[in-house]
Amino acid sequence: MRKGLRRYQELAHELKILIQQKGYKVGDRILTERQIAEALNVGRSAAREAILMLEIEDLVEVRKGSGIYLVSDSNRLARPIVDDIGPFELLQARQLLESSIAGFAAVTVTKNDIVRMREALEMERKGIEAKNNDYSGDELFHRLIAEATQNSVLVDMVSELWRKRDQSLMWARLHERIFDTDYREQWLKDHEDILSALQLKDAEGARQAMWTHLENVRDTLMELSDVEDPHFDGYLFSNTAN
Amino acid sequence: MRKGLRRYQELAHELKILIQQKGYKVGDRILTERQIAEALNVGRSAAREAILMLEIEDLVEVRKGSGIYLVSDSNRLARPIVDDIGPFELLQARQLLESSIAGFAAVTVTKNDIVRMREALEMERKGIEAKNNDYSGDELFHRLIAEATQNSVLVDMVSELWRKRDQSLMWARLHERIFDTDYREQWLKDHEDILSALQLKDAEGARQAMWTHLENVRDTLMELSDVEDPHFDGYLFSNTAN
DNA sequence: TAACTAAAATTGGTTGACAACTTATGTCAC
DNA sequence: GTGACATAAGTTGTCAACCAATTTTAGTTA
Repeated sequence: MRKGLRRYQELAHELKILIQQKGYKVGDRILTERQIAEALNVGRSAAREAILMLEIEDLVEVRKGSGIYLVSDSNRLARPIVDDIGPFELLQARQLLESSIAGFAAVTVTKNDIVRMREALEMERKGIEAKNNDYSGDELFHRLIAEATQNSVLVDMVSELWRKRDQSLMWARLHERIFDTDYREQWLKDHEDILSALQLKDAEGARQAMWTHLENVRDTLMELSDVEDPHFDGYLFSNTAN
Repeated sequence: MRKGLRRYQELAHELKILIQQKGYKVGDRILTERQIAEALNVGRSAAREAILMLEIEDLVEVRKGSGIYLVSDSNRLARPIVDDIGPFELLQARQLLESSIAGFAAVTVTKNDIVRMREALEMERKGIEAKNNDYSGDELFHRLIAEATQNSVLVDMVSELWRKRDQSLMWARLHERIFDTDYREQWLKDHEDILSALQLKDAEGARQAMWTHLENVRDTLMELSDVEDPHFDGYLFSNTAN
């Protein structure tokens, strides 16, 4: 499943190191496309892809006919490429963000939102009954809550969190152990509680319900986790005040 | 300053539409690199850049020797490319997220964090006195609060919010009107209040202080905003319960 | 000194060729 | 038939050479 890094990612990383070694300042023009290709010992097309990657990350700016310029400060440069995020770290972030979002959404939610959320839960129920590993109903529900805020930034942030989840190595390993549908039944019930609070436009209740839900998810994963695993990050998830 | 879309972005957009027209399902193998190049009437290298873009967005997966496969559902496909985010929408998201983070950080903050935050505020003060448009101290302070949570996901989210801010067209326009250093003095004072609460490990106080701070920023920007501007999104920022 | 022109530098893009890998097809032994 | 293996076909990955488009620099001229 998990394959090696694609070439342009490796090259992009090498390029970051190269830039850092040269000690450029923000705004400086860095090496030319051709020079980069030569320095990395690859062809121009491969170098271009790496540069494109850095441009998308907003590290450099490519100006046609002029050159490539350093945009962002270099402290962002040499971070590891695959900083795999522990599931509990991710859950902690979700708990903080999504409970706030749920509280806010209770104020802004519309009738149409409620209808769509109910459909999402229906989809989730079918997924549980089918006993397959389809979590699209789950994801959709959480996403719809963010959409109910009418704030695209919040929607993006929630989407990004789910994307990080899907990319997480440890999450994948953890998921393999979730055979028991009882857990998913519990989570579905949590979701229904959240929906109820939203329907009542009860901000504090929705916030509380989302918090509790993610607390339950944490507990489940904690049970399933291998504490001996050196990458285990459950300890991070200390019980913070609610 | 703001330049036209780079070619690969336009092509990526065209490609998204093309994929959508073909009506692929998730997991399907889509057109080959060469076919895409032909369909978009460009060379293979240009097509590759567009494909690379979609791959980075996690819309497709490129498997060497096999083909290009649709990964994400197509509802994410045809979103507008440059959805410029209004400053108030952004501020709303920041208020929700960063006040929660501040509350959490009050529990986890260390002495070293406090020291670094104080340095950031010192930097901010110098920036104000110099009357230049350097907001790096401001940004650093907010970032350090996120770092104090020891949660890399939260740090990433805050960084992403500032990146969005820097890219925002409307924010840039708005910023041109901030001549008055009184505003920035006020914000610095807000920051000091936040720092005090963090130092006392007062979670609710820190949350409250951060909320108030971003409320003040909102008020300032509201004053400076042109309500006649068709893109004005201040109305989004209704006074939600604190 | 100023304005215009030409040249050089640089990114943007195309194409053909081949390598590397994956998938499909066919063949042969049993 | 069936499985194992070999072969071929299909596809992405990469390079190199070439030219176009644009910007920057240098030079020249009035």
